[in-house]
Amino acid sequence: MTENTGLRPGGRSARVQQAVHQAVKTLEATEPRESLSVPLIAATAGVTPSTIYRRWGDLAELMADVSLSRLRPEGEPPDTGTLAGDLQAWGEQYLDEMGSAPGQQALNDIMASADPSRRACCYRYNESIMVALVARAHDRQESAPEVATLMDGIIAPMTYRLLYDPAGATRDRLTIWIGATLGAPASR
Amino acid sequence: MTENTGLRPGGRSARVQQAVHQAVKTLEATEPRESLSVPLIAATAGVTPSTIYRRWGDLAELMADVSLSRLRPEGEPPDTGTLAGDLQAWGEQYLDEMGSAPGQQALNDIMASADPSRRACCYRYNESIMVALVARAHDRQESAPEVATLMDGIIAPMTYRLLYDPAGATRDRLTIWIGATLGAPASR
DNA sequence: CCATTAACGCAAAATATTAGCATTAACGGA
DNA sequence: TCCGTTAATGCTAATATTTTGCGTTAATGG
Repeated sequence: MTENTGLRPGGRSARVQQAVHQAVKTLEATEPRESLSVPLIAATAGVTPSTIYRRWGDLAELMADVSLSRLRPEGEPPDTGTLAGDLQAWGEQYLDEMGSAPGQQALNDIMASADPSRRACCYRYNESIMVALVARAHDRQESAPEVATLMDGIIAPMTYRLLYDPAGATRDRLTIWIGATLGAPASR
Repeated sequence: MTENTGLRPGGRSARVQQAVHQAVKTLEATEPRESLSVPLIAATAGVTPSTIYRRWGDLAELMADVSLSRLRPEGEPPDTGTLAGDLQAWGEQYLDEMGSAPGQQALNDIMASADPSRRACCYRYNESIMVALVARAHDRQESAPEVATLMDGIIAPMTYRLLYDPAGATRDRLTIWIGATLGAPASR
């Protein structure tokens, strides 16, 4: 499901959406990125360009939509027995994914969207993970900081490094961020 | 100075650059943003569109270049006598600037650039401020964390909120970030 | 002052985008 | 199931944009 919430969920719209997303993924794998264009994607998907323009607006929005759908968290993050461990395990996998070339490209596409709500969506994906991990910690009777504290102390520097200074987005730093955030959970 | 480093610094190039930047600023103030186009900017600046395409590539890159030039730090941040005070004072002004409509637009433009080096440039602007504030603290014999710690503990959540959750980019939170970062400066 | 060449202007060609109107098919109720 | 309504698409023509080739200008370095 994309962010396009006001459309008919029925057969045809869904098929077009699926075909267009698939076309983008196929072309990304076979063509140099700068050669991707709306008319080319439309031809590959078997739809007319005007359909894409009407539904997505322009190429940047379409690319952001596709990238966001790839970013969406799939399953539950692994349970390691402690909050610190869960954060480290999930974070390492996230760093790997987003530090890779396709991951960086996806981040790029999402940030290039003119629509701030798409970035907010990205925020909420990460937030929902933190909510899940905190709930798990509470189930174990483990004390845990507020979700906002985790966002500022861990998600923020991680994302910031990935976007602005990818070389600085390392596992060692992740460990430091987790330690500092869980060690001083007194923020309010 | 733009990121275009390989060009002749002499009269004509500089004049074109100045005229184009000025045209963008003028149009931003008078026209709805979605009506800005390369041909329009070119006409306003009195140059041909191909000149803009050749020098900047496309509209997104041009806008990012103009926005980045506005973001560049101008003077020294105010000296309040303590590192915490300096961080708070500078941060509040930064939050005001980037939280405003033009500031959000500028951030948007910079992030929309396909060129990661422009984002890295944005990173270095903030870093240079932190370097200056830490040096000042040392001059006062005040202890201060590493610059990287300030980047992760203060700049990162501030920027993250501004980009993903502007409503959460508040002065109160800034105070919390500064307290947590200076209170536990033990990260390495 | 001259030679070299980066940057620009101009105009034609190629592409991409928008807009109007006809058609299809999803949805909801009888 | 069938029918009316309307969102979504297809098609085509009209616009707008971006690219390209080539001649010209002017900055740079002797």
